[in-house]
Amino acid sequence: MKVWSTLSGKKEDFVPQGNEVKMYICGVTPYAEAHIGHAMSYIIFDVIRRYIKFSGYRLKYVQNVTDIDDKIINRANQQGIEASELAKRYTDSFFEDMDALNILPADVYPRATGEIAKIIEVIRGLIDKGYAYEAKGSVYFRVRQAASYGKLAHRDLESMIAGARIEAGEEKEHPMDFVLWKASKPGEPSWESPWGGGRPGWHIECSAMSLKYLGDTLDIHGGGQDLIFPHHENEIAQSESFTGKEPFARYWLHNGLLQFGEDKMSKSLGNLITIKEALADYSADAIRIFVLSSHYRSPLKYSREALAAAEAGAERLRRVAGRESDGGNEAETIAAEPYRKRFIEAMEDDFNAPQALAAVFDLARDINQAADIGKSFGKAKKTLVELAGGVLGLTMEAKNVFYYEEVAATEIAVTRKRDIYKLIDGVGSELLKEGRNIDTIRGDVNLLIGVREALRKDKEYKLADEIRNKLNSLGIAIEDKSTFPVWRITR
RNA sequence: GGCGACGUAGCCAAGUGGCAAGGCGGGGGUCUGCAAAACCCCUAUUCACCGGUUCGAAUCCGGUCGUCGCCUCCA
Repeated sequence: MKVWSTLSGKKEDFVPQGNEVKMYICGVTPYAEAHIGHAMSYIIFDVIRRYIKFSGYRLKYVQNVTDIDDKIINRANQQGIEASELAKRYTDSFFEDMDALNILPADVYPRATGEIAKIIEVIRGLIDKGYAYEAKGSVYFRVRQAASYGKLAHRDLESMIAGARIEAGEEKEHPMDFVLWKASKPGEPSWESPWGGGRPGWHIECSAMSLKYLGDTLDIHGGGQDLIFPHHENEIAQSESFTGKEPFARYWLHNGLLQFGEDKMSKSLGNLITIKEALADYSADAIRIFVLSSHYRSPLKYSREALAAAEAGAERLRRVAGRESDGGNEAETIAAEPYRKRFIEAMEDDFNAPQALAAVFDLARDINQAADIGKSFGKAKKTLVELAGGVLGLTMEAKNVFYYEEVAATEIAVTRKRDIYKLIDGVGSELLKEGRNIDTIRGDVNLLIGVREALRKDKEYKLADEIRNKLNSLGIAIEDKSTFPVWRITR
Protein backbone atom coordinates (compact mmCIF):
# COMPACT_ATOMS: atom_id res chain seq x y z
CA MET A 1 0.00 0.00 0.00
CA LYS A 2 1.32 3.38 -0.98
CA VAL A 3 0.28 6.61 0.66
CA TRP A 4 1.15 10.19 -0.11
CA SER A 5 2.46 11.97 2.95
CA THR A 6 2.40 15.73 3.18
CA LEU A 7 5.51 15.61 5.32
CA SER A 8 7.74 14.00 2.67
CA GLY A 9 5.78 15.35 -0.25
CA LYS A 10 5.73 12.01 -2.00
CA LYS A 11 4.19 8.59 -2.06
CA GLU A 12 5.64 6.21 0.48
CA ASP A 13 5.17 2.56 1.27
CA PHE A 14 2.75 2.25 4.13
CA VAL A 15 4.44 0.43 6.96
CA PRO A 16 2.75 0.86 10.32
CA GLN A 17 4.68 0.39 13.55
CA GLY A 18 2.72 -2.61 14.65
CA ASN A 19 -0.27 -4.53 13.42
CA GLU A 20 -2.61 -2.09 15.06
CA VAL A 21 -2.65 1.04 12.94
CA LYS A 22 -2.90 4.17 15.05
CA MET A 23 -4.97 6.79 13.33
CA TYR A 24 -5.84 10.27 14.53
CA ILE A 25 -8.17 12.50 12.57
CA CYS A 26 -8.83 16.08 13.57
CA GLY A 27 -12.43 16.58 14.51
CA VAL A 28 -14.69 19.58 14.70
CA THR A 29 -15.16 22.63 16.84
CA PRO A 30 -18.87 22.35 17.58
CA TYR A 31 -20.14 25.92 17.43
CA ALA A 32 -22.39 25.48 14.38
CA GLU A 33 -23.90 22.75 12.24
CA ALA A 34 -21.32 20.71 10.33
CA HIS A 35 -21.27 21.38 6.59
CA ILE A 36 -20.60 19.16 3.61
CA GLY A 37 -16.93 20.12 3.62
CA HIS A 38 -16.75 18.25 6.92
CA ALA A 39 -18.72 15.45 5.34
CA MET A 40 -16.15 15.23 2.57
CA SER A 41 -13.22 15.00 4.95
CA TYR A 42 -14.78 12.45 7.27
CA ILE A 43 -16.11 10.31 4.42
CA ILE A 44 -12.60 10.20 2.97
CA PHE A 45 -10.98 9.16 6.22
CA ASP A 46 -13.79 6.72 6.87
CA VAL A 47 -13.01 4.99 3.59
CA ILE A 48 -9.27 5.04 4.26
CA ARG A 49 -9.91 3.52 7.64
CA ARG A 50 -12.28 0.89 6.23
CA TYR A 51 -9.77 -0.04 3.56
CA ILE A 52 -6.93 -0.41 6.05
CA LYS A 53 -9.09 -2.76 8.10
CA PHE A 54 -10.14 -4.58 4.93
CA SER A 55 -6.44 -5.18 4.21
CA GLY A 56 -6.14 -7.07 7.45
CA TYR A 57 -4.79 -4.57 9.94
CA ARG A 58 -6.28 -3.86 13.28
CA LEU A 59 -6.85 -0.19 13.78
CA LYS A 60 -7.52 2.34 16.50
CA TYR A 61 -9.22 5.51 15.35
CA VAL A 62 -9.27 8.61 17.52
CA GLN A 63 -11.05 11.84 16.72
CA ASN A 64 -11.12 14.87 18.96
CA VAL A 65 -13.91 17.29 19.70
CA THR A 66 -12.71 20.82 20.43
CA ASP A 67 -15.50 21.69 22.77
CA ILE A 68 -14.02 24.89 24.12
CA ASP A 69 -12.69 27.83 22.13
CA ASP A 70 -13.34 31.50 21.40
CA LYS A 71 -16.00 30.91 18.78
CA ILE A 72 -17.96 28.65 21.09
CA ILE A 73 -17.76 31.21 23.88
CA ASN A 74 -18.82 34.07 21.61
CA ARG A 75 -21.71 32.18 20.13
CA ALA A 76 -22.90 31.00 23.49
CA ASN A 77 -22.80 34.56 24.78
CA GLN A 78 -24.86 35.74 21.83
CA GLN A 79 -27.44 33.13 22.56
CA GLY A 80 -27.29 33.62 26.29
CA ILE A 81 -26.42 30.02 27.06
CA GLU A 82 -23.46 28.23 28.58
CA ALA A 83 -20.56 27.43 26.28
CA SER A 84 -20.81 23.79 27.33
CA GLU A 85 -24.47 23.70 26.37
CA LEU A 86 -23.77 25.08 22.90
CA ALA A 87 -20.90 22.67 22.40
CA LYS A 88 -23.04 19.74 23.46
CA ARG A 89 -25.85 20.70 21.11
CA TYR A 90 -23.60 20.80 18.07
CA THR A 91 -21.55 17.80 19.11
CA ASP A 92 -24.73 15.74 19.30
CA SER A 93 -25.79 17.09 15.94
CA PHE A 94 -22.39 16.22 14.48
CA PHE A 95 -22.69 12.62 15.63
CA GLU A 96 -26.14 12.42 14.06
CA ASP A 97 -24.66 13.61 10.78
CA MET A 98 -21.81 11.12 10.90
CA ASP A 99 -24.26 8.34 11.56
CA ALA A 100 -26.55 9.44 8.74
CA LEU A 101 -23.60 9.44 6.35
CA ASN A 102 -22.73 5.88 7.39
CA ILE A 103 -19.39 7.01 8.79
CA LEU A 104 -18.17 4.49 11.33
CA PRO A 105 -17.73 5.95 14.81
CA ALA A 106 -14.22 6.52 16.13
CA ASP A 107 -12.99 4.26 18.89
CA VAL A 108 -12.49 7.28 21.12
CA TYR A 109 -13.85 10.80 20.87
CA PRO A 110 -11.85 12.74 23.45
CA ARG A 111 -13.14 16.23 24.31
CA ALA A 112 -10.80 19.09 25.07
CA THR A 113 -12.63 19.86 28.28
CA GLY A 114 -12.29 16.25 29.40
CA GLU A 115 -8.53 16.14 28.94
CA ILE A 116 -7.39 19.22 30.85
CA ALA A 117 -5.11 17.21 33.14
CA LYS A 118 -3.18 15.69 30.24
CA ILE A 119 -3.02 19.05 28.47
CA ILE A 120 -1.53 20.68 31.57
CA GLU A 121 0.95 17.83 31.89
CA VAL A 122 2.18 18.40 28.33
CA ILE A 123 2.39 22.17 28.71
CA ARG A 124 4.29 21.79 31.94
CA GLY A 125 6.71 19.41 30.25
CA LEU A 126 7.26 21.88 27.44
CA ILE A 127 8.02 24.65 29.92
CA ASP A 128 10.44 22.42 31.80
CA LYS A 129 12.30 21.65 28.59
CA GLY A 130 12.49 25.28 27.56
CA TYR A 131 10.03 25.00 24.68
CA ALA A 132 7.40 27.16 26.28
CA TYR A 133 7.14 30.16 28.53
CA GLU A 134 4.53 31.81 30.65
CA ALA A 135 3.46 35.41 30.14
CA LYS A 136 0.63 37.15 31.98
CA GLY A 137 -1.13 33.93 32.86
CA SER A 138 -0.91 32.50 29.34
CA VAL A 139 1.66 30.03 28.05
CA TYR A 140 3.22 30.24 24.61
CA PHE A 141 5.21 27.83 22.52
CA ARG A 142 8.66 29.10 21.58
CA VAL A 143 8.85 28.32 17.84
CA ARG A 144 12.53 29.24 17.49
CA GLN A 145 13.32 26.45 19.92
CA ALA A 146 11.85 23.82 17.62
CA ALA A 147 14.61 23.39 15.08
CA SER A 148 12.51 21.84 12.36
CA TYR A 149 9.53 24.16 12.69
CA GLY A 150 7.91 24.48 9.25
CA LYS A 151 8.81 21.03 7.99
CA LEU A 152 5.26 19.92 7.38
CA ALA A 153 4.11 23.06 5.58
CA HIS A 154 7.50 23.23 3.83
CA ARG A 155 8.19 26.75 4.94
CA ASP A 156 10.67 28.42 7.20
CA LEU A 157 10.08 31.05 9.83
CA GLU A 158 11.55 33.78 7.64
CA SER A 159 9.14 33.28 4.79
CA MET A 160 6.22 33.06 7.17
CA ILE A 161 7.04 36.38 8.70
CA ALA A 162 7.46 37.80 5.22
CA GLY A 163 3.76 37.11 4.84
CA ALA A 164 3.46 40.11 7.16
CA ARG A 165 -0.08 39.39 8.22
CA ILE A 166 1.04 38.44 11.66
CA GLU A 167 0.30 40.67 14.56
CA ALA A 168 3.00 40.39 17.13
CA GLY A 169 1.32 40.03 20.49
CA GLU A 170 3.33 42.07 22.89
CA GLU A 171 3.49 39.19 25.37
CA LYS A 172 5.04 36.92 22.79
CA GLU A 173 8.77 36.62 22.34
CA HIS A 174 8.36 35.91 18.64
CA PRO A 175 5.43 36.77 16.38
CA MET A 176 5.00 33.12 15.36
CA ASP A 177 4.87 31.82 18.91
CA PHE A 178 1.45 30.34 19.55
CA VAL A 179 -0.66 29.96 22.62
CA LEU A 180 -0.74 26.70 24.58
CA TRP A 181 -2.74 27.97 27.51
CA LYS A 182 -4.93 31.00 27.30
CA ALA A 183 -5.61 33.05 30.44
CA SER A 184 -9.35 33.50 30.80
CA LYS A 185 -11.06 36.82 31.17
CA PRO A 186 -13.63 37.26 33.92
CA GLY A 187 -16.86 35.46 33.12
CA GLU A 188 -15.28 33.07 30.62
CA PRO A 189 -15.16 29.32 31.17
CA SER A 190 -12.01 28.60 33.11
CA TRP A 191 -9.98 25.69 34.39
CA GLU A 192 -7.40 25.80 37.15
CA SER A 193 -3.77 25.50 36.12
CA PRO A 194 -0.32 26.25 37.52
CA TRP A 195 -0.55 29.54 35.58
CA GLY A 196 -3.95 30.52 36.89
CA GLY A 197 -7.41 30.16 35.44
CA GLY A 198 -7.57 29.61 31.71
CA ARG A 199 -8.33 27.26 28.88
CA PRO A 200 -6.26 25.22 26.44
CA GLY A 201 -5.11 26.67 23.13
CA TRP A 202 -6.40 25.01 19.99
CA HIS A 203 -3.34 23.03 18.96
CA ILE A 204 -2.31 21.56 22.29
CA GLU A 205 -5.38 19.41 22.78
CA CYS A 206 -4.63 17.30 19.72
CA SER A 207 -1.10 16.66 20.91
CA ALA A 208 -2.25 15.76 24.39
CA MET A 209 -5.06 13.51 23.22
CA SER A 210 -3.08 11.63 20.62
CA LEU A 211 -0.22 11.08 23.05
CA LYS A 212 -2.67 9.84 25.64
CA TYR A 213 -4.76 7.55 23.48
CA LEU A 214 -2.32 6.44 20.80
CA GLY A 215 1.14 6.85 22.28
CA ASP A 216 4.16 8.90 21.26
CA THR A 217 4.05 7.98 17.59
CA LEU A 218 0.97 7.76 15.41
CA ASP A 219 0.82 5.95 12.12
CA ILE A 220 -1.62 8.23 10.36
CA HIS A 221 -2.61 11.74 11.21
CA GLY A 222 -5.19 13.27 8.95
CA GLY A 223 -7.37 16.24 8.32
CA GLY A 224 -8.20 18.87 5.73
CA GLN A 225 -5.48 20.68 3.85
CA ASP A 226 -6.44 23.84 5.66
CA LEU A 227 -5.08 22.29 8.85
CA ILE A 228 -1.55 21.82 7.55
CA PHE A 229 -0.56 25.23 8.74
CA PRO A 230 -0.59 26.22 11.46
CA HIS A 231 -2.51 23.49 13.24
CA HIS A 232 -0.60 20.36 12.28
CA GLU A 233 2.71 22.15 12.09
CA ASN A 234 2.18 23.23 15.67
CA GLU A 235 1.09 19.78 16.75
CA ILE A 236 4.35 18.39 15.43
CA ALA A 237 6.36 21.06 17.22
CA GLN A 238 4.57 20.47 20.52
CA SER A 239 4.52 16.71 20.40
CA GLU A 240 8.06 16.12 19.24
CA SER A 241 9.43 18.71 21.63
CA PHE A 242 7.54 17.09 24.49
CA THR A 243 8.39 13.46 23.79
CA GLY A 244 11.79 14.04 22.22
CA LYS A 245 10.75 11.45 19.65
CA GLU A 246 10.45 11.82 15.91
CA PRO A 247 8.29 11.48 14.01
CA PHE A 248 5.14 12.34 15.88
CA ALA A 249 3.15 10.87 12.99
CA ARG A 250 4.60 8.59 10.33
CA TYR A 251 2.17 9.59 7.60
CA TRP A 252 0.35 12.88 7.25
CA LEU A 253 -2.72 12.69 5.04
CA HIS A 254 -4.63 15.77 3.98
CA ASN A 255 -7.76 15.91 1.90
CA GLY A 256 -8.41 18.61 -0.68
CA LEU A 257 -11.04 21.15 0.19
CA LEU A 258 -14.57 21.38 -1.01
CA GLN A 259 -15.24 24.44 -3.08
CA PHE A 260 -18.57 26.05 -3.47
CA GLY A 261 -18.77 27.89 -6.74
CA GLU A 262 -15.61 29.89 -6.95
CA ASP A 263 -14.70 29.83 -3.30
CA LYS A 264 -13.86 27.37 -0.61
CA MET A 265 -16.83 26.50 1.48
CA SER A 266 -16.09 27.75 4.94
CA LYS A 267 -17.73 28.95 8.05
CA SER A 268 -16.15 32.38 7.83
CA LEU A 269 -17.34 32.95 4.25
CA GLY A 270 -20.81 31.84 5.24
CA ASN A 271 -21.34 30.03 1.94
CA LEU A 272 -21.89 26.63 3.38
CA ILE A 273 -24.46 23.94 3.03
CA THR A 274 -24.96 21.91 6.15
CA ILE A 275 -24.88 18.14 6.12
CA LYS A 276 -28.50 18.09 7.21
CA GLU A 277 -29.48 20.30 4.30
CA ALA A 278 -27.60 18.11 1.87
CA LEU A 279 -29.20 14.97 3.31
CA ALA A 280 -32.63 16.46 2.84
CA ASP A 281 -32.00 16.49 -0.91
CA TYR A 282 -29.61 13.61 -1.50
CA SER A 283 -29.02 10.18 -0.07
CA ALA A 284 -25.95 9.40 2.00
CA ASP A 285 -24.80 7.10 -0.80
CA ALA A 286 -25.04 9.92 -3.31
CA ILE A 287 -22.97 12.19 -1.08
CA ARG A 288 -20.40 9.46 -0.59
CA ILE A 289 -20.20 8.71 -4.31
CA PHE A 290 -19.88 12.42 -5.03
CA VAL A 291 -16.94 12.67 -2.64
CA LEU A 292 -15.29 9.44 -3.75
CA SER A 293 -15.53 10.14 -7.45
CA SER A 294 -12.64 12.55 -7.14
CA HIS A 295 -9.25 11.79 -5.65
CA TYR A 296 -9.09 12.74 -1.97
CA ARG A 297 -6.16 15.13 -2.33
CA SER A 298 -7.82 17.12 -5.09
CA PRO A 299 -10.20 19.95 -4.47
CA LEU A 300 -13.81 19.17 -5.25
CA LYS A 301 -16.46 21.56 -6.41
CA TYR A 302 -19.94 21.27 -4.99
CA SER A 303 -22.74 21.49 -7.50
CA ARG A 304 -26.29 20.27 -7.67
CA GLU A 305 -25.52 18.67 -11.02
CA ALA A 306 -22.66 16.63 -9.58
CA LEU A 307 -24.80 15.50 -6.64
CA ALA A 308 -27.67 14.60 -8.93
CA ALA A 309 -25.29 12.56 -11.11
CA ALA A 310 -24.02 10.81 -8.01
CA GLU A 311 -27.57 10.09 -6.93
CA ALA A 312 -28.36 8.46 -10.27
CA GLY A 313 -25.25 6.31 -9.94
CA ALA A 314 -26.15 5.45 -6.35
CA GLU A 315 -29.59 4.39 -7.53
CA ARG A 316 -28.08 2.03 -10.08
CA LEU A 317 -25.93 0.37 -7.43
CA ARG A 318 -28.87 0.09 -5.08
CA ARG A 319 -30.89 -1.69 -7.72
CA VAL A 320 -28.11 -4.14 -8.44
CA ALA A 321 -27.74 -4.88 -4.76
CA GLY A 322 -31.46 -5.53 -4.63
CA ARG A 323 -31.51 -8.01 -7.52
CA GLU A 324 -32.04 -11.60 -6.55
CA SER A 325 -30.10 -14.39 -8.14
CA ASP A 326 -32.78 -16.82 -9.26
CA GLY A 327 -30.52 -19.80 -9.13
CA GLY A 328 -29.06 -19.97 -12.59
CA ASN A 329 -26.16 -22.20 -13.30
CA GLU A 330 -23.52 -21.88 -10.59
CA ALA A 331 -20.92 -23.24 -12.98
CA GLU A 332 -21.57 -20.28 -15.22
CA THR A 333 -21.39 -17.76 -12.43
CA ILE A 334 -19.67 -14.54 -13.41
CA ALA A 335 -16.17 -13.94 -12.11
CA ALA A 336 -15.90 -11.17 -9.56
CA GLU A 337 -12.18 -11.61 -8.98
CA PRO A 338 -10.95 -9.32 -11.77
CA TYR A 339 -13.05 -6.49 -10.37
CA ARG A 340 -11.92 -7.16 -6.87
CA LYS A 341 -8.34 -7.10 -8.04
CA ARG A 342 -8.82 -3.80 -9.85
CA PHE A 343 -10.49 -2.36 -6.78
CA ILE A 344 -7.64 -3.39 -4.51
CA GLU A 345 -4.95 -2.17 -6.89
CA ALA A 346 -6.64 1.21 -7.04
CA MET A 347 -6.98 1.52 -3.28
CA GLU A 348 -3.40 0.34 -2.73
CA ASP A 349 -2.21 3.32 -4.74
CA ASP A 350 -2.85 6.15 -2.30
CA PHE A 351 -6.52 5.27 -1.92
CA ASN A 352 -7.56 5.94 -5.49
CA ALA A 353 -11.25 5.71 -4.76
CA PRO A 354 -12.37 7.04 -8.18
CA GLN A 355 -10.72 4.06 -9.85
CA ALA A 356 -12.01 1.69 -7.22
CA LEU A 357 -15.47 3.08 -7.81
CA ALA A 358 -15.07 2.57 -11.54
CA ALA A 359 -14.38 -1.11 -10.88
CA VAL A 360 -17.53 -1.27 -8.76
CA PHE A 361 -19.64 0.24 -11.52
CA ASP A 362 -18.20 -2.20 -14.04
CA LEU A 363 -18.96 -5.07 -11.73
CA ALA A 364 -22.50 -3.78 -11.33
CA ARG A 365 -22.94 -3.78 -15.09
CA ASP A 366 -21.64 -7.31 -15.32
CA ILE A 367 -24.09 -8.46 -12.65
CA ASN A 368 -27.04 -6.80 -14.38
CA GLN A 369 -26.02 -8.40 -17.62
CA ALA A 370 -25.81 -11.81 -15.99
CA ALA A 371 -29.16 -11.29 -14.33
CA ASP A 372 -30.76 -10.30 -17.62
CA ILE A 373 -29.69 -13.49 -19.34
CA GLY A 374 -30.35 -15.77 -16.37
CA LYS A 375 -26.79 -16.48 -15.36
CA SER A 376 -26.10 -16.81 -11.68
CA PHE A 377 -24.32 -13.95 -9.95
CA GLY A 378 -24.52 -14.66 -6.24
CA LYS A 379 -20.79 -14.49 -5.61
CA ALA A 380 -20.36 -11.39 -7.72
CA LYS A 381 -23.09 -9.65 -5.78
CA LYS A 382 -21.43 -10.64 -2.55
CA THR A 383 -18.23 -9.05 -3.79
CA LEU A 384 -20.09 -5.93 -4.81
CA VAL A 385 -21.61 -5.57 -1.38
CA GLU A 386 -18.27 -6.27 0.27
CA LEU A 387 -16.42 -3.62 -1.75
CA ALA A 388 -19.01 -0.92 -2.29
CA GLY A 389 -20.73 -1.49 1.03
CA GLY A 390 -17.98 -2.62 3.35
CA VAL A 391 -15.10 -0.56 2.03
CA LEU A 392 -16.65 2.45 0.33
CA GLY A 393 -19.34 2.55 2.98
CA LEU A 394 -22.33 2.75 0.68
CA THR A 395 -25.51 1.57 2.35
CA MET A 396 -27.06 0.47 -0.95
CA GLU A 397 -30.35 0.43 0.84
CA ALA A 398 -33.24 0.82 -1.47
CA LYS A 399 -35.41 3.30 0.33
CA ASN A 400 -39.05 3.76 -0.45
CA VAL A 401 -39.34 0.70 -2.63
CA PHE A 402 -42.51 -1.34 -2.27
CA TYR A 403 -43.76 -4.56 -3.75
CA TYR A 404 -47.28 -5.01 -4.94
CA GLU A 405 -49.32 -7.27 -2.70
CA GLU A 406 -52.22 -9.04 -4.28
CA VAL A 407 -55.61 -7.48 -3.64
CA ALA A 408 -58.84 -9.46 -3.52
CA ALA A 409 -60.67 -9.47 -6.84
CA THR A 410 -63.86 -8.27 -5.23
CA GLU A 411 -62.15 -5.23 -3.78
CA ILE A 412 -60.70 -4.41 -7.16
CA ALA A 413 -64.05 -4.80 -8.82
CA VAL A 414 -65.68 -2.45 -6.33
CA THR A 415 -62.92 0.12 -6.69
CA ARG A 416 -63.03 -0.01 -10.48
CA LYS A 417 -66.63 1.03 -10.45
CA ARG A 418 -66.06 3.94 -8.11
CA ASP A 419 -63.94 7.01 -8.60
CA ILE A 420 -60.32 5.92 -8.82
CA TYR A 421 -59.30 9.54 -9.43
CA LYS A 422 -60.33 10.30 -5.90
CA LEU A 423 -57.92 7.68 -4.67
CA ILE A 424 -55.12 9.20 -6.73
CA ASP A 425 -55.91 12.68 -5.46
CA GLY A 426 -55.77 11.42 -1.88
CA VAL A 427 -52.38 9.89 -2.48
CA GLY A 428 -51.19 13.10 -4.12
CA SER A 429 -52.22 15.38 -1.32
CA GLU A 430 -50.52 13.19 1.27
CA LEU A 431 -47.33 13.14 -0.78
CA LEU A 432 -47.25 16.92 -0.97
CA LYS A 433 -47.74 17.35 2.76
CA GLU A 434 -44.84 18.69 4.80
CA GLY A 435 -44.62 15.83 7.28
CA ARG A 436 -45.94 13.22 4.90
CA ASN A 437 -46.27 9.65 6.02
CA ILE A 438 -45.77 7.10 3.27
CA ASP A 439 -47.35 4.36 5.35
CA THR A 440 -50.72 6.09 5.17
CA ILE A 441 -50.82 5.82 1.38
CA ARG A 442 -49.34 2.36 0.96
CA GLY A 443 -52.69 0.65 1.00
CA ASP A 444 -54.21 3.05 -1.51
CA VAL A 445 -51.28 2.85 -3.91
CA ASN A 446 -51.34 -0.91 -3.67
CA LEU A 447 -55.05 -0.92 -4.42
CA LEU A 448 -54.53 1.37 -7.41
CA ILE A 449 -51.88 -0.95 -8.74
CA GLY A 450 -54.24 -3.86 -8.22
CA VAL A 451 -56.89 -2.06 -10.25
CA ARG A 452 -54.32 -1.28 -12.87
CA GLU A 453 -53.28 -4.91 -13.08
CA ALA A 454 -56.91 -5.87 -13.66
CA LEU A 455 -57.22 -3.20 -16.35
CA ARG A 456 -54.09 -4.45 -18.08
CA LYS A 457 -55.41 -7.97 -17.99
CA ASP A 458 -58.54 -6.71 -19.70
CA LYS A 459 -56.40 -4.77 -22.16
CA GLU A 460 -57.83 -1.46 -21.03
CA TYR A 461 -54.50 0.16 -21.52
CA LYS A 462 -55.70 3.71 -21.79
CA LEU A 463 -56.93 3.94 -18.22
CA ALA A 464 -54.08 1.72 -16.96
CA ASP A 465 -51.52 4.09 -18.46
CA GLU A 466 -53.35 7.09 -17.11
CA ILE A 467 -53.11 5.71 -13.57
CA ARG A 468 -49.40 5.08 -14.02
CA ASN A 469 -48.78 8.51 -15.53
CA LYS A 470 -50.74 10.30 -12.84
CA LEU A 471 -48.91 8.48 -10.05
CA ASN A 472 -45.64 9.11 -11.85
CA SER A 473 -46.18 12.85 -11.91
CA LEU A 474 -46.98 12.68 -8.20
CA GLY A 475 -43.61 11.04 -7.57
CA ILE A 476 -44.51 7.38 -7.63
CA ALA A 477 -42.78 5.29 -10.27
CA ILE A 478 -44.30 1.96 -11.20
CA GLU A 479 -42.34 -0.80 -12.83
CA ASP A 480 -44.31 -3.63 -14.39
CA LYS A 481 -42.00 -6.54 -13.81
CA SER A 482 -42.69 -9.91 -15.37
CA THR A 483 -43.72 -11.27 -11.99
CA PHE A 484 -45.38 -8.47 -10.02
CA PRO A 485 -45.17 -4.67 -10.06
CA VAL A 486 -42.78 -2.69 -7.91
CA TRP A 487 -43.32 0.91 -7.00
CA ARG A 488 -41.06 3.51 -5.53
CA ILE A 489 -41.21 7.03 -4.23
CA THR A 490 -39.01 9.13 -6.47
CA ARG A 491 -39.01 12.37 -4.55
C1' G B 1 4.37 39.54 -2.03
C1' G B 2 5.87 34.18 -0.54
C1' C B 3 4.55 28.85 -0.98
C1' G B 4 1.58 25.22 -3.45
C1' A B 5 -2.17 22.87 -6.55
C1' C B 6 -4.88 22.60 -10.86
C1' G B 7 -6.71 23.48 -16.24
C1' U B 8 -8.91 16.14 -19.76
C1' A B 9 -15.90 15.13 -23.67
C1' G B 10 -22.25 18.81 -22.68
C1' C B 11 -21.31 18.32 -16.93
C1' C B 12 -18.43 15.70 -12.83
C1' A B 13 -13.82 13.10 -12.97
C1' A B 14 -9.49 9.02 -13.29
C1' G B 15 -5.01 8.46 -15.90
C1' U B 16 1.35 11.32 -15.17
C1' G B 17 6.14 8.60 -21.27
C1' G B 18 3.46 3.80 -25.50
C1' C B 19 -3.50 2.81 -28.63
C1' A B 20 -7.91 8.50 -23.32
C1' A B 21 -11.14 4.68 -16.65
C1' G B 22 -15.76 5.51 -14.49
C1' G B 23 -20.34 8.34 -13.34
C1' C B 24 -24.19 11.66 -15.19
C1' G B 25 -26.44 13.52 -19.53
C1' G B 26 -27.59 12.89 -24.90
C1' G B 27 -28.65 9.75 -29.52
C1' G B 28 -29.90 4.85 -31.50
C1' G B 29 -31.38 -0.27 -30.39
C1' U B 30 -33.09 -4.94 -27.46
C1' C B 31 -36.91 -6.22 -23.91
C1' U B 32 -42.19 -4.43 -22.90
C1' G B 33 -49.26 -3.87 -24.86
C1' C B 34 -46.77 0.97 -24.04
C1' A B 35 -43.50 2.50 -20.34
C1' A B 36 -39.93 1.99 -16.39
C1' A B 37 -35.67 -0.71 -15.01
C1' A B 38 -31.72 -3.42 -17.12
C1' C B 39 -28.60 -4.54 -21.17
C1' C B 40 -26.11 -3.44 -26.15
C1' C B 41 -24.05 0.30 -29.62
C1' C B 42 -22.61 5.45 -30.40
C1' U B 43 -21.16 10.19 -27.94
C1' A B 44 -12.71 13.51 -26.61
C1' U B 45 -8.16 11.41 -33.52
C1' U B 46 -7.63 14.41 -28.46
C1' C B 47 -6.08 16.22 -22.97
C1' A B 48 -5.90 25.48 -21.73
C1' C B 49 -2.33 27.74 -25.30
C1' C B 50 2.79 28.17 -27.49
C1' G B 51 7.58 26.09 -28.03
C1' G B 52 11.20 22.10 -26.72
C1' U B 53 13.11 16.93 -25.33
C1' U B 54 11.90 11.90 -27.29
C1' C B 55 11.11 6.68 -32.04
C1' G B 56 6.80 8.14 -29.14
C1' A B 57 3.99 13.29 -24.45
C1' A B 58 -2.44 14.49 -21.74
C1' U B 59 1.85 12.61 -19.12
C1' C B 60 8.87 15.34 -18.99
C1' C B 61 11.16 20.64 -19.63
C1' G B 62 10.50 26.12 -20.59
C1' G B 63 7.08 30.03 -21.38
C1' U B 64 1.99 32.29 -21.74
C1' C B 65 -3.00 32.66 -20.14
C1' G B 66 -6.70 31.18 -16.62
C1' U B 67 -8.66 29.09 -11.94
C1' C B 68 -8.14 27.77 -6.89
C1' G B 69 -5.89 26.94 -2.02
C1' C B 70 -2.48 28.15 2.10
C1' C B 71 0.40 32.09 4.49
C1' U B 72 -5.27 34.43 9.75
C1' C B 73 -10.28 30.85 12.69
C1' C B 74 -11.39 26.67 9.34
C1' A B 75 -12.39 19.46 7.47
